[in-house]
Amino acid sequence: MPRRVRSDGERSRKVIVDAAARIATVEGLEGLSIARVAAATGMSKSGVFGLFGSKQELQMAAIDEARSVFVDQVVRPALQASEGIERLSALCDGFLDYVRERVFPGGCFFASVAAEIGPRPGELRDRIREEQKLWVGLLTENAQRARKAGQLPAGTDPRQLALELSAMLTGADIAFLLHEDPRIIEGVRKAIRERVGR
Amino acid sequence: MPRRVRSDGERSRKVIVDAAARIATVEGLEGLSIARVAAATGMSKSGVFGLFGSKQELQMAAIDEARSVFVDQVVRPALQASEGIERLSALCDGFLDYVRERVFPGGCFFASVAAEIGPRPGELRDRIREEQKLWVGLLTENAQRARKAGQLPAGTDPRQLALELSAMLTGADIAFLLHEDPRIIEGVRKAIRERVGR
DNA sequence: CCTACCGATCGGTAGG
DNA sequence: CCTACCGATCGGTAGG
Repeated sequence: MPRRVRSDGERSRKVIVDAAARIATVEGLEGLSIARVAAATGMSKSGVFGLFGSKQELQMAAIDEARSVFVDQVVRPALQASEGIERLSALCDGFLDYVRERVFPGGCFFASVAAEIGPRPGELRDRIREEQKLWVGLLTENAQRARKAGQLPAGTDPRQLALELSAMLTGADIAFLLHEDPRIIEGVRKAIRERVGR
Repeated sequence: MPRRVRSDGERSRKVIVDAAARIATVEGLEGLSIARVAAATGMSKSGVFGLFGSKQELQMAAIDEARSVFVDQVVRPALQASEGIERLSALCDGFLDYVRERVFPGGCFFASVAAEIGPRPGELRDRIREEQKLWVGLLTENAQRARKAGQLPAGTDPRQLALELSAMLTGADIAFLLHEDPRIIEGVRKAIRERVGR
């Protein structure tokens, strides 16, 4: 039985990026040290290092992994709902569930990392900016369709609504982690439900 | 002319905690290293260490300083407005100004530190929790008075409103720092103005 | 307040 | 993928 090319390396890589994304939500992207990831996965430091080539590449790989988890947990399920107000609601509810269920131990990966890296220019920040824009763009797009379909209160600005929802969701994540109180999640869920008028 | 007791130490302490609070908003409370504070203030590492006795004491002193700045910049000015809806608005506007004007280089000290330390149990988190509760309590109190005075839409729950406002303000801070776009601050300001109905 | 130092941990390299 | 190591930086200590 022939050994498949790069099979072991790919398996190790998957284990590592999974651990890295989880660690980053608690310790931050800066605290995502190669040694910590090595300890969490039972590999040697240089084994981890060798698979990525630099700390920054490991950080970028953790972002890739987190994006994939976010799409699976929040975006894809909402695509079942029809475009417009229903999908907009499903995206917000999905986000709140993903935070509350602790898909990552430190809450939303992107909220956590945005707060850390926001004031620090560099390639990591540029990357997080782009991910955040995609998310707000998805909310905006569905708010626009909802407005055109007459599903929102008259005079609602879709971009403004998306900004508001995005800010409230990020704020909910941070407050929930700090206080460990699910009533914060449910309170924000209720606020959003009333805001989008359903 | 007699040398005043502890005068020099007090002056050094003030310079250090000021630098420490600023550094923490960019590098985090964990990244608030004694060496970094020493470099920023021109002191030796052990000089800084000696004045506080441990890294955690330095972190706690930075929190004290940030609290004092927050009260001066956000809370005290709002006390000029009368209790209820006016003060509630003034607190939110003051918060957004304090973020936008970069009183701290990394935005709101408490938002930044809450996001970092939220998932890490310990004395620092307990302290940040208490500060956050005081802030939400201040918002709640004014929302309650506003409701009793009939200044809010019927059926508004004051605690719910305070939670919403607090989440939106934290979210605005983080998004503003990430994108460096003041339209985010102004968009959230507008959303809040409409939410409190004035 | 300083210099000089400690052991631990960091990112990264050498060599296999 | 590993062991063994490098220089830099960390929190903290000794001694003054």
